[in-house]
Amino acid sequence: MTLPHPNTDQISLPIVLGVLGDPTRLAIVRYLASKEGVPLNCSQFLDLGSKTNLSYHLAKLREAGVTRAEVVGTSRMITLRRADLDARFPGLLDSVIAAAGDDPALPAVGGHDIEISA
Amino acid sequence: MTLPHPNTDQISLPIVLGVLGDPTRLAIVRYLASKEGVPLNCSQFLDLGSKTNLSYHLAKLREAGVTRAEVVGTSRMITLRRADLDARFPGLLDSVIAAAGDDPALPAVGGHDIEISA
DNA sequence: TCCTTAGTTCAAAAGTTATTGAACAATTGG
DNA sequence: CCAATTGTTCAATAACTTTTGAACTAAGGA
Repeated sequence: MTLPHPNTDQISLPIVLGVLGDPTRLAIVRYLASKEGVPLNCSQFLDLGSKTNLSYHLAKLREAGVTRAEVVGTSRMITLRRADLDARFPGLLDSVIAAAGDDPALPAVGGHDIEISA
Repeated sequence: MTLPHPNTDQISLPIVLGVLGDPTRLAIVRYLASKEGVPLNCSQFLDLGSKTNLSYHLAKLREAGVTRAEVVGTSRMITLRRADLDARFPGLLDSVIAAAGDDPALPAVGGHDIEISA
């Protein structure tokens, strides 16, 4: 089962901006950017809200084309659609992430580093 | 009489993104950017909505710190706060304007060039 | 002074978005 | 199979945003 995502050319500027204009979602994007390459599932973000509420915000990000969610077993692996966003809106994601990077007003995702037992 | 504007350091990233996540306001910003240096009053934007509705959207842009409105007689001269936005969120405004620049889905401000009678 | 122009304010209505809990589905491990 | 884990969906509610028209203010010109 795969989840619906817009194609790159269907990504809309006002929708992306609107979706990013929410502190919870901006915090999610900032955290995803800080962990690029690392596969993250939804429960990494539970600091930011309830399970139900995160499902809602993550769906918004996915439907806007900001993130991609891959179903892996019972988890969804979430990644930033950096290449697609860079292609569609050059420089936008970088400037948003840079601006969000040092914003103390945004909620933070606490360190939920998974211990890989040796 | 002067209208309230946030200081540069009071401009908030999520608020700016949220405010720009509206097609009417994005169209206003795009038009302001295309006419930088030219003083524009509210009635330049009447293509985008009613007088009352524009008053609302322009107030949102001003309160977010995206635009500046100067009272000149019975008009308000509206400008983009480009330097302030660039200082606070480097590259953000440029990438938004570039992305909006060729977006046919955004409403357009028709040519309301004022005839300067000779 | 009176009229016009430019824009704001207010209150109501309509629409949208965010948040919640309970119930549900799908996968995995015992 | 049973239970736990992961996340979704649904319906309700709360909270906010957008849009509208009518009434208003303030400045400028005749």
